[in-house]
Amino acid sequence: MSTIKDVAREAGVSLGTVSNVLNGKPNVKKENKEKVQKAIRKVGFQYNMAASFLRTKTSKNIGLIIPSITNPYYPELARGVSDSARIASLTVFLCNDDRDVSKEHRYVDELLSKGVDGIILVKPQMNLTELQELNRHTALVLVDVGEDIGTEFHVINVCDEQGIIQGMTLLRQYGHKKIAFVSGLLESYSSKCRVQTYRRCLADYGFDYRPEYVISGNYDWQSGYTAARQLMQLDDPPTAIFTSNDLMALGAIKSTLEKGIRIPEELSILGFDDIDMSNLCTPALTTIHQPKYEIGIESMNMLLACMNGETPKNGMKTILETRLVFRDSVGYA
Amino acid sequence: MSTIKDVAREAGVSLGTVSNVLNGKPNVKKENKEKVQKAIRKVGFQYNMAASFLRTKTSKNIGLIIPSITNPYYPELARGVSDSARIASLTVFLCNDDRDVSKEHRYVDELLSKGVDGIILVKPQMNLTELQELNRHTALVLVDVGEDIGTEFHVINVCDEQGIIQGMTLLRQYGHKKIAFVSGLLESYSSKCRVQTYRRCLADYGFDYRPEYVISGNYDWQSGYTAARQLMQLDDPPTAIFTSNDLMALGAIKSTLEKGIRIPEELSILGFDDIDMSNLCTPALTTIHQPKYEIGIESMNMLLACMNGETPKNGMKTILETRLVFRDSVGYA
DNA sequence: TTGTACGCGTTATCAT
DNA sequence: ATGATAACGCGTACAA
Repeated sequence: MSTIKDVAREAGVSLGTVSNVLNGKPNVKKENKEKVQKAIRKVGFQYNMAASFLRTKTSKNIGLIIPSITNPYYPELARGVSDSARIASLTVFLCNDDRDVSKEHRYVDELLSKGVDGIILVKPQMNLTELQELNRHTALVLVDVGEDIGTEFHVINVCDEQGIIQGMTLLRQYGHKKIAFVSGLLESYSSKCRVQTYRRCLADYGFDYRPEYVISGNYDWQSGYTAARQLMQLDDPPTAIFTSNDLMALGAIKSTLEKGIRIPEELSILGFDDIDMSNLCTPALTTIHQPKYEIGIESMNMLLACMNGETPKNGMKTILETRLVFRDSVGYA
Repeated sequence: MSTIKDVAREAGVSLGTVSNVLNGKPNVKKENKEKVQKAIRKVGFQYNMAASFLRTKTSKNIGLIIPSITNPYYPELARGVSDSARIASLTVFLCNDDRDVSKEHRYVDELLSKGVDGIILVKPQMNLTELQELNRHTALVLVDVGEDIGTEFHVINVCDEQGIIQGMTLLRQYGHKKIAFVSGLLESYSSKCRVQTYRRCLADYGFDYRPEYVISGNYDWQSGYTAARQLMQLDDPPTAIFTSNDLMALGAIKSTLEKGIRIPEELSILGFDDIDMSNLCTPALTTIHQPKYEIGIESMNMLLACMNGETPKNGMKTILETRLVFRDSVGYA
């Protein structure tokens, strides 16, 4: 592989000049510029980013750490950051941490040693001090993290509260009073937030809170499947099931359909997330849309701002809106 | 950020010694090793991979280029390479090229300049000479590429032919003679292969080939949706629809269900790929399983072999098997 | 076993 | 506008 040295020799100019044309600096004679470009093609020059990094301290790489790309929620988000990164000529490292703190740490160290210009960390598992430490070392954007996070961080959240309220409002409008809720893993901030808001709505509406109507799932469709089964075996089963994500809603649909229960005539099911498949299944899932792609875009854009130090030292926080998507799985009680 | 120089000073040893402990070389006195490790923690040392790359020419990074992570086929594959990369302490760049040659080129150049140790290129769009050129410059594994590719390449394919035969055999066993086929984008190698095998099976079974039974889709569920609609409006509609991927099959199910056609009683639908959702929909989709995760694993492993030069200069090629997954969308004609 | 000097490819700073 | 040269942080000979 040839270097700018070879190019310089071939073109009969100095190293500095070659570097200048490579970086599009204006102060290069047209003639020399052409000579250099010709030489580049001739010697088969390949730019070496690592060498550049040594001087400039910027790698044009960023890290994206997510639970798992296999979770249907994340491909869209990843695509958002990827597209936005592309525009900024950044390349992205994909890291799946499986919500495992040690994997998360390992990836962070790795990314740091690879000199990324910034990190987008989704659903961080590490503790506050560690996050602060990390925030000092690199540009950092946190996605889907507790409301109580300090203002020193740049964060992107979705308004879970709003989403749940939208869902509960709909169910009440359709005459449902017996509303069950299938939550996600309670370790996660947004999961907890969703259940809490569910309970608050119940109270606001003057509906009874029934412990047997709240089941904690783990985001897999299987857990929605068994949760629905369990709920429908109750002496006084709910008329609507609100699940904390779409996958569990689809599982719930599957299990109730198998039991011969008709949706939405006999049971309403409401999801959360609006993953692609929700529109494809039969009946199409009524759900709360999360702007996953936009979350990706916004995260990357915020990271860019953070990298440019545009936001001094006080954090930024943007909260994206949810939206009800009415399809076929919710009907009158 | 501190360097090994700082560590050396703090520990009171030489640069070389620090380097040796960092790289786990055996020839370091235990006492010094401990001193160094303590110093590393004390000065907050952060290893600089770029500097290392300059000497060693290995970055511990690889590039994965796929059409789009948003296509439900790819997250599993990506997860496979990611998991396998993790074991080898490699980090992966995620690149979506949208089956666009220019994007593909841009990513390849970018990856090369970033000094990746290898590239996994799925569904390459560039021409043979370009691939050969690339193959000379870096470790390269091609995934899902034409049978006629030269032996100088390392390739991983799935046996599309086998898959189609498995599907057609099943449909024949269930008494279907009027079998429609919805293909994918005909630019892709495997798409073409699938249609051709479909036609060959028809001939082998002595069934009529009817042009109106073959519709070309584009892998979206929408194209499966309209294709099925179109097919069922024929004067003599098929009794089974075989689609070239699951997404289109799910679209087909959706549209026929909406028309009140029962599956599988009145119409059988058979998919290809076995994406996650196939099992979740109602009726669950009978389909041809592709080992997507394993493809990812194998690609990465082959790339490792290629990086180590284990396979001299003659290419390697492994073809993974498909498997019929019988669920609820295929019944007797 | 440990220390030293040099090279890796690029950019920044000067001086011209 | 251009050229020469010193950094950047690490690995690796080779010498001690």
